[in-house]
Amino acid sequence: MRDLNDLYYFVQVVDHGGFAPAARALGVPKSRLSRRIALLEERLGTRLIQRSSRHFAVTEIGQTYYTHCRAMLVEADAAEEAIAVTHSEPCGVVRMSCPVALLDMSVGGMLAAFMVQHPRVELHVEATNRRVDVVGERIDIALRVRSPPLADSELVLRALADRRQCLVAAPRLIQTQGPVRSPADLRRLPSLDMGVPQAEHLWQLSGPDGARAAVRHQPRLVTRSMPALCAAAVAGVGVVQLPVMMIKPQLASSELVPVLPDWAPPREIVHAVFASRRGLLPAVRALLDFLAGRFRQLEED
Amino acid sequence: MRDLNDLYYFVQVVDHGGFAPAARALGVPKSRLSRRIALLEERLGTRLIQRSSRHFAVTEIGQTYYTHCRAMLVEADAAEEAIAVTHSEPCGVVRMSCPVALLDMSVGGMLAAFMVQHPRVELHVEATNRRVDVVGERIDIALRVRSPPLADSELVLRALADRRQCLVAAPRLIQTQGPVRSPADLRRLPSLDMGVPQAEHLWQLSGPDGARAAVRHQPRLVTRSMPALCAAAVAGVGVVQLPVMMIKPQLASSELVPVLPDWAPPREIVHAVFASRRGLLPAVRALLDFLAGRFRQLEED
DNA sequence: CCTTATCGTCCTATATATAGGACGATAATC
DNA sequence: GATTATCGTCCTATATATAGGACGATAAGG
Repeated sequence: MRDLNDLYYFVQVVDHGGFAPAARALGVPKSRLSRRIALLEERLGTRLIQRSSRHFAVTEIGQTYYTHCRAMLVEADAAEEAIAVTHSEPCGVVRMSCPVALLDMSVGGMLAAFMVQHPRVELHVEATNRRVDVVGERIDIALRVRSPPLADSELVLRALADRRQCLVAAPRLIQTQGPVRSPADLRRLPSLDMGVPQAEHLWQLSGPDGARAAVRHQPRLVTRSMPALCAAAVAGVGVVQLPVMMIKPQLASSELVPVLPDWAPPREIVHAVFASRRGLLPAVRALLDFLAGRFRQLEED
Repeated sequence: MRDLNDLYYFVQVVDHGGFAPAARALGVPKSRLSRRIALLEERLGTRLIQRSSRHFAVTEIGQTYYTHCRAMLVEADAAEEAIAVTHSEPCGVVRMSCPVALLDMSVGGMLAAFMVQHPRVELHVEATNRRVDVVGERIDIALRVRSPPLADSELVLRALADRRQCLVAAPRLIQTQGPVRSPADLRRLPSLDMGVPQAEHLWQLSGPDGARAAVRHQPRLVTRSMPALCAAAVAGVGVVQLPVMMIKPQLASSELVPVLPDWAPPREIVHAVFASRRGLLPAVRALLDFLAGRFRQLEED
């Protein structure tokens, strides 16, 4: 099989007018150049360079061959240039997916801020709650929210946020229905749930000293829309389990209050999934770093 | 240093849609392709192909890189094609040099016959008696005539003819001047010489039992023109030393007769000189073979 | 004209690329 | 759902390319 590096050596030797000058310029031993060119000529069955001690001349056919080899190197350089450009500053298209609610509530704003910072990056964002196939669908980053333990995978994960959740309700609902002192008391209260209607709705709670409770409930409202759930809870329709970071304002203004603060639903981890750490485009890497920074900031507030 | 073969492997892997199919098509182990592409991506700092078990997708930047690499291979193929064409049939320009007399008397006709046989070959023939610099002047073939031993050289030699020479004169000159029985008797006769006027003209003769004789003479005619010398000898102007092959017709018709047949001038070897056996163009090789055949034929006649 | 410096080629101990196959992952097949 | 076939990656004994330097040739310099 031909060795394309020989064509490169040939061009260099011709350009420098000899093996010795070319070897010095390239920082390679002249014996390598001599050997590679001799093998090239043997493979081609043609003398490309007529040479002896102190004499050096490119043959006519060698000149023709040189012209094509030069053109080949121009293309090889262009290929590398195309790569080098993408390393200089984040640019190009990043394809990502994000759960709908996460996108609507916090990530949407983060992406807007990122794009202001990097004018040459384009984002293609799919709002979806399904588990996308990162490799098959050529997704650069998939944001996911899952409870631990996270499923093992060939893919690389980068945790962005560890989301606490809690049960909340409007103060007047608690006042009307009486105090809630244990998970069993929750059964007296109307409920709301995130997701799709199921045969059975459960709240899995962890209490003091490792205690566990599973509270079956029949939600009056089931939806994936977090704003709708939030509004219904504030209106006193029922108790709902929501991520703390999503309802900080309502907790701050006491529109919503914690119910059974000592019994907590499981945490959820927001994380980014991508195919490999190797060969990440600058735009993808920059976005990952940006999201990590913003989620960290969110947790500190 | 980059390895241009990696670009070739990359194109093959993309064209075949995977390492395994590409390996089968190329007849190389898939481990090599896997390794080479991984190293290429590491050097470029970019993922060109997104892949896992059973999934294979070229990244956007990989597609751009692929386009340039394809173009590079097109040029590399064109370079090889340019060489391959020259191997298919003898064609192109052959540059050669030939001593004037040799060209005029026999080689000129041979070259004409050769060009009839090979319509696509062009010959650039320099008629010269000087010792040309084969490498420096980019001469493909230099025909030379020299007495042995031939000077050692880096160049390659191919003997074409071993030329005998002899002293001849017109019969009536011998009859008028009396018989010539020894080299000393030659001093009584007028002489002719090939070459340029010199301070001293000598005939170096080898006789029976290894005897040697050096006969000093004062030629009435000195020229490089072999036809002129031949005509003057036939007219009885004097004795001349000429190559036997050049005056066969005149010997056959007894226009000229040998003088002192037992005492012979040195032989001369007609030979071709060229830079190297390696990488000879088909046209050059064909011409050498043709001349060798014609000179052999000349000697058999 | 003699000496020196540099050329291209060749040889061999050493460095590096490679082939072959094992391995885990996963789609295809039964 | 279990089994089989094939994917891409990784490891290591082996094959091959290479670096360093010797050598003969020859132009340059003294």
